[in-house]
Amino acid sequence: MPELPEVEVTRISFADRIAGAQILEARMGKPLRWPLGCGPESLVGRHVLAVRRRGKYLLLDLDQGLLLLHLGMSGSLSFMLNPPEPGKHDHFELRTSQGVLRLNDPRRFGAVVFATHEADPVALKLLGKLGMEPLGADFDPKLFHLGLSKRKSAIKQVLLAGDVVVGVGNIYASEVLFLAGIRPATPASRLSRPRAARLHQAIRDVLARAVERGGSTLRDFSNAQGEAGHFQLDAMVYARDGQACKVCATPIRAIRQGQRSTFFCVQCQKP
DNA sequence: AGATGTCCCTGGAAGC
DNA sequence: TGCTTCCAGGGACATC
Repeated sequence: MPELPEVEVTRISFADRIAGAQILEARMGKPLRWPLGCGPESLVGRHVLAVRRRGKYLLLDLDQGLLLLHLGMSGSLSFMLNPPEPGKHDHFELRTSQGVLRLNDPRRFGAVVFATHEADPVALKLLGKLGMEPLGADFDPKLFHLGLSKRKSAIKQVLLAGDVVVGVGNIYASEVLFLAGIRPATPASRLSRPRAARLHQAIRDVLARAVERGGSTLRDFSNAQGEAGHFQLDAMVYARDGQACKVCATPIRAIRQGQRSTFFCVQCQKP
């Protein structure tokens, strides 16, 4: 579910409401991807200062340490005053003085990890190799092109890897490459400066617009207040294999790249 | 070091 | 209806 826009929309939907809250109780359900790294009870009494985002991670700054939170493939957060009883897929919960933060994650690819500070080895392992923030000031076309020039693998896989630019997931990768007119299998290093600049712009435009509209990709998504997004990405290519391209009517093609599906138009996208 | 394949887990849809 | 198979928005890790 969550690519960068959904994570950012989730952050915005509860950051102000949880800021300043004191943790009254912490509980875990089934194990998530990684262990929390501390006893849940040791979180009790601490205050949540702020909620930031890095790539697809949410960072809950505490007055002592921080929590790294990842939604994986199927995770979603809710922050409610009076939540219902925890369900079978609610695997992490913080009861605070200002509401209950709860992670629901059926597939349990998500994670909540405690780190003493951002330079903690635990945090560095997860955040250390992340690429540029696509909506940040450091994401500039020249640096982007430089990053791509060093990579021989397919541009789609370089986007997904997240070490050049973060936040572009499997759906947006196909969409963004369509908008930029670039075939997904093109080696990243073969992209000219102008084509890299086009891709840079497509990434910015699509992600920024999705955040503005409150997220929502192709399936269910709701923010921490339970509100659906209004972006309703009208996919040009994703999951449209066999259907006519909305621009040129050529049938959209599907391929597998690194065990993930990719969709593109042979006519509109050039190698 | 970079590229590639494997695996973690549950559930829904499609096929038989 | 019920069983099996495949697929899903992520990413760390092992291997070459």
